[in-house]
Amino acid sequence: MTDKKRTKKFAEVILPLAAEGTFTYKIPYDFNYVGVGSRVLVNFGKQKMYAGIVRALHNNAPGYNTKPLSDVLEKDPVVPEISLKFWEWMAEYYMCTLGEVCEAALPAMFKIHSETRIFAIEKTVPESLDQDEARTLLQIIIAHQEMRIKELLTHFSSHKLMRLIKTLTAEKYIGIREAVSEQYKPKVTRTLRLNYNLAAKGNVDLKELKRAPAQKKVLEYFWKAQGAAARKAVKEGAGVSDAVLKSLIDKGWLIEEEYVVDRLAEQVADPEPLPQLSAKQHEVFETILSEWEKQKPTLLYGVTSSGKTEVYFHLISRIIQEGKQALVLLPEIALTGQLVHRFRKVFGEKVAVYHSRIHAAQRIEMWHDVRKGERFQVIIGPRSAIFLPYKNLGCIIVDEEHDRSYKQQDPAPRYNARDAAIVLSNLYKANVLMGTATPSLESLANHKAKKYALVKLVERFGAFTHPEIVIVDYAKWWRRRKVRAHLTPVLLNAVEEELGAGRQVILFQNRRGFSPYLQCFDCGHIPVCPHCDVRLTYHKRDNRLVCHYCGFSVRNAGKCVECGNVNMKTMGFGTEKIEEELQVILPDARIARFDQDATRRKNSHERIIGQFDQGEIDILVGTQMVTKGLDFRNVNLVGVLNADNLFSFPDFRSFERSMQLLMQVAGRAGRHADNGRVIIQTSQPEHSVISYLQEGNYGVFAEQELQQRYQFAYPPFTRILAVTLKHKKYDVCKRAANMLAAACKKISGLQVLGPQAPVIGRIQTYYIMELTLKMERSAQTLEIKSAVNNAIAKVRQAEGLKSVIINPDMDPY
DNA sequence: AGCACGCCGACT
DNA sequence: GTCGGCGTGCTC
Repeated sequence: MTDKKRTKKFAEVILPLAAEGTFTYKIPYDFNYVGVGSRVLVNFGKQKMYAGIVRALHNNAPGYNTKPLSDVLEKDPVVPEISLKFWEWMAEYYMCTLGEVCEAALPAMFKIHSETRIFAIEKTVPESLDQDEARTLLQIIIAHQEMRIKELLTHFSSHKLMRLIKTLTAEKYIGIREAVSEQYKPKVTRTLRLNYNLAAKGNVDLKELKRAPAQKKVLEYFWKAQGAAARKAVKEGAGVSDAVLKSLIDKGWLIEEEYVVDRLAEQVADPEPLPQLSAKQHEVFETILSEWEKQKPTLLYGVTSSGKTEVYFHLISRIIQEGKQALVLLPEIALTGQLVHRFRKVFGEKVAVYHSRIHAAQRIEMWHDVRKGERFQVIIGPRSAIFLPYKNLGCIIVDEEHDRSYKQQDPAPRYNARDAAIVLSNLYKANVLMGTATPSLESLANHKAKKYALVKLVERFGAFTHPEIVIVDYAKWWRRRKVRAHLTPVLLNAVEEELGAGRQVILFQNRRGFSPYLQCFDCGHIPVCPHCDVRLTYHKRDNRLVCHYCGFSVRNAGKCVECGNVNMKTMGFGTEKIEEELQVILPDARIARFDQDATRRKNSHERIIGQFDQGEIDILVGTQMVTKGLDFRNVNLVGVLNADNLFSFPDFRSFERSMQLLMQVAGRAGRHADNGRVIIQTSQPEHSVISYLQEGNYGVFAEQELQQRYQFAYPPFTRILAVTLKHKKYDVCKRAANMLAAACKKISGLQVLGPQAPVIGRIQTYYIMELTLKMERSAQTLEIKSAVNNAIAKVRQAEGLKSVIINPDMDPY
């Protein structure tokens, strides 16, 4: 379709913007390679250039003038038609624009857009120019030759700048051009080799080189070691400068060649053979295959350490033997972990890891490689890996299917990669396996509805047994004043016991609501963010108060801004404080922190894990991060400092989440021994989540929880569409929310809850209101959604409400 | 998204 | 008066 002469006159182009719909461009007569999925350069608006994706070609002239496509950026389409269908589904289901999906799907380097650049026409400032500011501006532009508007904004306000630029262009002192920002360049290496016709050892008259000792050195370098060498190596090896090489190249004695370097080539050790499956694993493997035969998405319910990974390996191996690709979705944090290494070991160079830390240019190379389907057959990535242009996808494995990080919160598309995987698999006729030790209630319900098959892998692999779970009544010890550094004597004794036995300990503290803040001891004032309705978090290390919602930060002056007294006290406890206090009680222990602050720097994540693994750390104090994909042999004890704030969160999913989280935490204990222990401190020891946890029976918990959800008409028995409204003025926000609520109440099959302000009512100077819309599972969701869209459009058109930001979020998580 | 245009309050 | 902020509409 793309290789023949132009047969269609118009192209529908998707631009990576929030703008609704596609834009029609005419195809110039001499463009040969435009196809559906081609990346094209177009002029958009007055002068901007954008790269967009062709969604369709046709001959129907629209009723307005069309601009021509400016360029086709690759000979082959970069987005396969299946992906375009997938984008369309996503835009419709998650109620966003195709442009927003495009923005999320394409790697950054594909999304070029032009920048306005200003250049000087004359080399000097003419005398006739009498306006001071205009002279200054022209001076600056002349000094830099060419500048971006952005760079000039440091000297002038935008309004003034625009005016000055207008004057200077009118007088023809400066010119304006649109420069397309730098495109993807393949990495090249330059090599040199000797031209043997001119410079072979016997051919060269050494007398000629008397006055060129450096050139002689280069020749000797090549005479000694035959063949071609990297330019850099020659320079260093012969100890000469670029000038010397250049003169040899100019003379023709050396030949320079450029090679495109493969950025993705990685040194991979010889693949290890597939691990043997146990009898139980093999049985599970066979069952999954037979479910896959029937095209059924399959839920693999396997407790921690039951050996799900080995089953994945065998399934993937089967898929790639058929010449197909396998996609493995992992929660964000697990991607830095040990699991990826295991895949690399087994599948070697067939593995591609689509990680957020890989270089932008590497992403482009990976994109093209996956599209051609030649090299990579096992693609491992976070939720965004779902957008790669698979050539022939055979299966999708969603590990830790219940994990929240599969759902994108902001910006649109607010998609759930686990659910989208099912749709994607249908488009490719591929199979899906979702693995977890703590299935989401959604997936369990889908199994009950016979949409998913369920396969259980229950016995722990090898010698593992379930850890002992000890519940400690935190409040009781608190009343007796026996709590030290947030550790009850029970936990403290256990920690000391473990350390005495030469073992390591993990302590878990949920972050939410427990970050440290300051409070004035005299007047009770608490410093809050000027832009958000939250307390500022106190970072002791750099003595600053930081807002975790908008990034605002101030130095801690140590003085109360209300009463002026110097009596600020630290309240709440974050991991930093725990680490500090623990150090006082256990002065000899080597304690480290594992949370977002401690691992923000590149590689510090791996470094801390490495140190812990090597036994250089005794106690690891961490947040959620310690629960994911870590496997340490020397840990028998895991302590949960405060489980209360997990399940007392106001959200219908909070029990499910706490249960999943606590089970994950428990899974870290005694993975390599039979005496693992989990100590959970809580002020509500009789809480239902705690008792289910103690029984260690997730299935019974899930059953109970499902009944609750049914009774109160929550997902998975209904679908939720959450709508967030934001505005800088509270009443405007409120008015828009009320209007939308009223409009939604008229839609049949829709139950409206709210509007209400969320727990944090203002973020980044925007007031927030939320509407929760519930639909029956059986309802005509497409019709309802389009009715909601109409209602939203009406609010957006209403006088005074046009600047309200309205974001629908389907299936919020 | 980015940008131009136009309205409106607030100051040299 | 006009500067600069903000709301609004439009882009093929």
